[in-house]
Amino acid sequence: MKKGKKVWTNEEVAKLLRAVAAAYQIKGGKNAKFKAIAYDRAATAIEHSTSEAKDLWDDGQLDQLSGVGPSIAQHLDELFRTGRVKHFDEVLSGLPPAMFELIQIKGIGPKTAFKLCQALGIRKAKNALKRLEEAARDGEISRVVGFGSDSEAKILRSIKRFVQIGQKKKRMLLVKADFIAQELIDYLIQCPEVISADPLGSLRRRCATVGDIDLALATDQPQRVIDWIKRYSEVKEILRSGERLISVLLKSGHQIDLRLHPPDSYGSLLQHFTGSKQHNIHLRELALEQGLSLSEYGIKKLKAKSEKRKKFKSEKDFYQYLGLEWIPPELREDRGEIEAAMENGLPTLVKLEDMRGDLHIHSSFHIESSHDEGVDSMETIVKRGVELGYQYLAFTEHNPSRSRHTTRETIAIIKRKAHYIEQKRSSWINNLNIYVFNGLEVDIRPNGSLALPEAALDYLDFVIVSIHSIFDLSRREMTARILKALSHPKAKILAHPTGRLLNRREGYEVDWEPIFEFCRQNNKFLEINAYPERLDLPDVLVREAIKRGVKLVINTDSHAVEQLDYLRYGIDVARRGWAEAKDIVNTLPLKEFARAMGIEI
DNA sequence: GCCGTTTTCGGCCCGACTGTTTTCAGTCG
Repeated sequence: MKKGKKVWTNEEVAKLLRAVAAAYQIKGGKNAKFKAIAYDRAATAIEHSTSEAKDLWDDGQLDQLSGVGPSIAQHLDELFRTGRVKHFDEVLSGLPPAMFELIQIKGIGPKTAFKLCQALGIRKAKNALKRLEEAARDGEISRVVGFGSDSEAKILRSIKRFVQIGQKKKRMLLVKADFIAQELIDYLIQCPEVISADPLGSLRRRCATVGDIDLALATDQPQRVIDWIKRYSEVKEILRSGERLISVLLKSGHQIDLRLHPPDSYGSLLQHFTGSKQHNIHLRELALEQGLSLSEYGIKKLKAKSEKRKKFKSEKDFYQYLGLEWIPPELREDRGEIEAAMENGLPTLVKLEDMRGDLHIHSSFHIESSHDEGVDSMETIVKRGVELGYQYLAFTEHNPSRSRHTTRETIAIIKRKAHYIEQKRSSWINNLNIYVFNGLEVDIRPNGSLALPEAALDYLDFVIVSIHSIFDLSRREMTARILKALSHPKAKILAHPTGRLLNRREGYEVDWEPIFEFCRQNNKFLEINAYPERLDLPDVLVREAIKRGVKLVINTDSHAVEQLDYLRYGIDVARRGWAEAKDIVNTLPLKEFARAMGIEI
């Protein structure tokens, strides 16, 4: 195999920075504690970054990451250039490399890891976890000073879990987290002592993927609620259980943390554990300047003699007390929302009720396409669209397979579909008050041309263009490919623009700047694909697009009628990207929408 | 080591839970 330069993923860079942080904690020294915090924060920033740190470095943008300052940036520069960092080597020297493997285990921090490595004689990184596991099995850990049989058992469980998750290593899709949380909430609210139950954390912020599920419960009888939770039939193991907190592992392998508070301070609880961590840290720093100290129980005045805390039933009151507008959970990522809230400058986020139609739907109309056809008839889908309150929708099956049809056959198929819709359209309008557009989702070929004959395009109101194969073009080629496709007069929408599949595939490489610019100038729209595995455009790019005046559409890409309900996941993404109704074209009433699309109806 | 709506110096979020050395350090979120 050719020996190439090592590619540093964000995950690897973060792991290295965490090792340095851990080393500072063990070695101590001047400011070591705060250096450790700084390195930890930098690691988190890089883990959470939507761009690869290496790419940012390539573009000289490393300092854009909040938490990466001049010193760490310089070290990373050395890392990416030479493959190692002299300063890091010095900090890490003298410590057993194995400990940096062990700190990945939940419950084992730097001090514990160091102590274990020393006592058990584990040094090398390789097989460190395996050796720790063996030591635990043999009862060696319980004989180490400071450890007992309980911690030994706990370490064993944590390792087991780490290995299990490590194999999957995936955060669950938002839709799945919704399902698990809802089932549990349905069970919890049957408990007479539960006053309310709400999601927290990334689930409440509606992130595309969710790690652990956190729930908040309002109750005056925490012990009885804890007992109720322990009796939930899906619980496999109680991981920990206190007066206000219980963590359980479900049979499905998912961890749920439940936090209990009395109703009079429930607002503080919701706020505190909705996060994000960065949002809360920023908020606390802000509060500190006002002489206030925030916690999950409320707000304390630092100078006041009394220990009394101001409690908050609702989040609104909490934010108001700090002089801020209430910030929707989707925005709480410390991306400027706190500053905006100070000036009453938060956006009025788009809502599900604002939506007037869905433009990316695959029916079962037999079109002999190269990709999946839908399973439900146009009739069924139209009826559901009416139930959802839509004024319009569009059928956009995939283009007929090019390899299996001649040009003439392809045109015939498209003509057949056009005639079918034409024939039905007036009855749908008159009887159901819904307008049906005749669209198509057309593959963009590698050279940027559309995989549909020009003559067939004439029969369509508009087409959605998208990339379904040949993902590995260079950034420049891919950008040119997309721009060329969008430049066709019938191409109005770029579907699932990055091509990512959550947990399965990264998006392809594209330069967004020219695409944003082209869309803005030529009335082309980027799709927020609401299909739970896509959620594409991603929230960060939604924000960038909007800033540049690009209009978006939110579509489900449904292949079955029940998937029309997935539109809410597209709304989640749009809201996380600060989108208002005016930014989303399919919030427009029918006539204005048609005008925006350049379609005569 | 990072960062700035009174700061380029002087701070750095706050509290619960766990296990053990039983009075608190370590870890987590």
